Amino acid sequence: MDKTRIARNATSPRQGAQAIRRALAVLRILAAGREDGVPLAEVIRAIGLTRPTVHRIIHVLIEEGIVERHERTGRYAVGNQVPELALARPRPSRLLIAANPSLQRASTEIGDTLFLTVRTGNDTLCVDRRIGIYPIQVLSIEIGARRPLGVSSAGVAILAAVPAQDARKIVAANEKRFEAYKTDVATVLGEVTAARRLGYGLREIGLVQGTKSISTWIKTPDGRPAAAITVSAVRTRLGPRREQEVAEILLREARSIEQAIGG
Amino acid sequence: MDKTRIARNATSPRQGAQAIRRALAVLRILAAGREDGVPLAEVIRAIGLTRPTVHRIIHVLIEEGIVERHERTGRYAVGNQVPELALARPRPSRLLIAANPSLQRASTEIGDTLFLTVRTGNDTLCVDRRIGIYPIQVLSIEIGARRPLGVSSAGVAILAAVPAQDARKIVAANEKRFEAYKTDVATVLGEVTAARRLGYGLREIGLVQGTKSISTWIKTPDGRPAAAITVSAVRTRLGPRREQEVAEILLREARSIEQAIGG
DNA sequence: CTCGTCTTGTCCATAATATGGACAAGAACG
DNA sequence: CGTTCTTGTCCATATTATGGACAAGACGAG
Repeated sequence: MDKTRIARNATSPRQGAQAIRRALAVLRILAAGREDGVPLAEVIRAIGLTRPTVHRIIHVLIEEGIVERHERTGRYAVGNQVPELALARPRPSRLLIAANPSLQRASTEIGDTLFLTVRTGNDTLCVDRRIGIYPIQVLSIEIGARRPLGVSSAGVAILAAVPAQDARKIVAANEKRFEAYKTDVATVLGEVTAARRLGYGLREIGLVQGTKSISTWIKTPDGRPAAAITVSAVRTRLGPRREQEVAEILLREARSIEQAIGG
Repeated sequence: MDKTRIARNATSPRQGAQAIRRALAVLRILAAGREDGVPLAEVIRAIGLTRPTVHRIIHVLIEEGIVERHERTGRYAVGNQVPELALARPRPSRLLIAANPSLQRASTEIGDTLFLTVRTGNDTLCVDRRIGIYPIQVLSIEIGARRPLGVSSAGVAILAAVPAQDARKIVAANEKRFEAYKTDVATVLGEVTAARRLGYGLREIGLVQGTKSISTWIKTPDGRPAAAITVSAVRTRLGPRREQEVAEILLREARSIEQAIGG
């Protein structure tokens, strides 16, 4: 019985909740600041709203216990009521359970640091990490680390698995945030295209000096990429030959995880 | 109709974010439903708003990934983006770390099931559980269980440690929700008064048939109760003599935890 | 010290938003 | 095939959230 319907799928069509959406956008920005949080000015920059609006939203969230302010620094961070609400869900998540054996296998096989990263909105979020046996490990990325889709090899891999048009939209939406990571729309789109051709995501110049990362994407049964597995190592550990080996292991385990969440 | 003269210091005074507050209130109600979630009608009942408003809020939260709808049942539950946001915080929390040795000690000493419960708004939330060695254990309450302050012995204990006036306000605010737990304002206030006299919270008739619970409160350095430790056991295991013993252990450990979070 | 340049916080007229009464439609039951 | 549940939608309008302008505090330089 639907007649003339305005595009329901493109962007969020539901009216009458601007404030709620804005509050959540603020919260996601604060989440990217992890424990240390984010100063107000930076939130304003990232979200593109006016100072009074952002200020009011944050302070209401503080009153509600959703946001905390650090006494020392004045920065705003995710409050302790958020994990309290999270307790309503079963832990660990299905993905974590499904990925566990694969991460175990790949970690012992490869020996370098492994990450499991999910897509959440326009961000990547590291949800699991395995440290390998090789004495030099890249540990810069911790569980909970959140970055704009596109700046990490995991983000590039996930974008490569998204329909090209959607990928472009996501990258465009993250444009403002790329500056902080010293990249830009064109670079990211180039990397995404390369990853699509290669079959896996690659970052020759990692977020940390002298490291290199390889990521493969994991799709849900409906064909949308939900996550990525990544190996990070010092660059010399990942020459062309070993890159090939590692990529094959990651591809194998990505398929294995897809099986586990699909069946 | 300008009767906006509500106490400015007691409850949240900040204006201009009604929708955000409402959305969070909805989310807390959904959190009480844990994995199974809550039907829309029940949310409406619990929150006292109109159907269109609640409906709109929930569906916006779904679009944002904060709420999920279960395909089968049609119930609404906390979505997977909530734990994702929670990853921004250090885990486990300071309280959990501080309480750990006490729970360990008390658990081996007592042998019955132990709970650590925090206050969050007008709710109690179970955040840790230890199973004892005695063969019959009360396992009905799981980590993440959320109930109105006042219906569990932990809630009674926390209310007993709050200034009487505040306790009355909280209980009044929870009035509508008490029905579902077969209690009422008068009963709860009576139990709170009794707990204040005794020095610990007590529930002769537990939420589960034939069980009994004892709870002691834990205050933060600024004197406000933040949590409670509870022992639950089949009633026959907690006669007057043993009640005394158990209460003493719980009181001792409550003080110990207060030390740990205070220093 | 005074100015400049950061930052965060507040006021309030008003435009825009969120509200809820009324209605619709589907499901389960007898 | 009505009754009574449930969830979902519309839209005029009054309540709400908005943001321009201003304030105030912190810090450093001259």
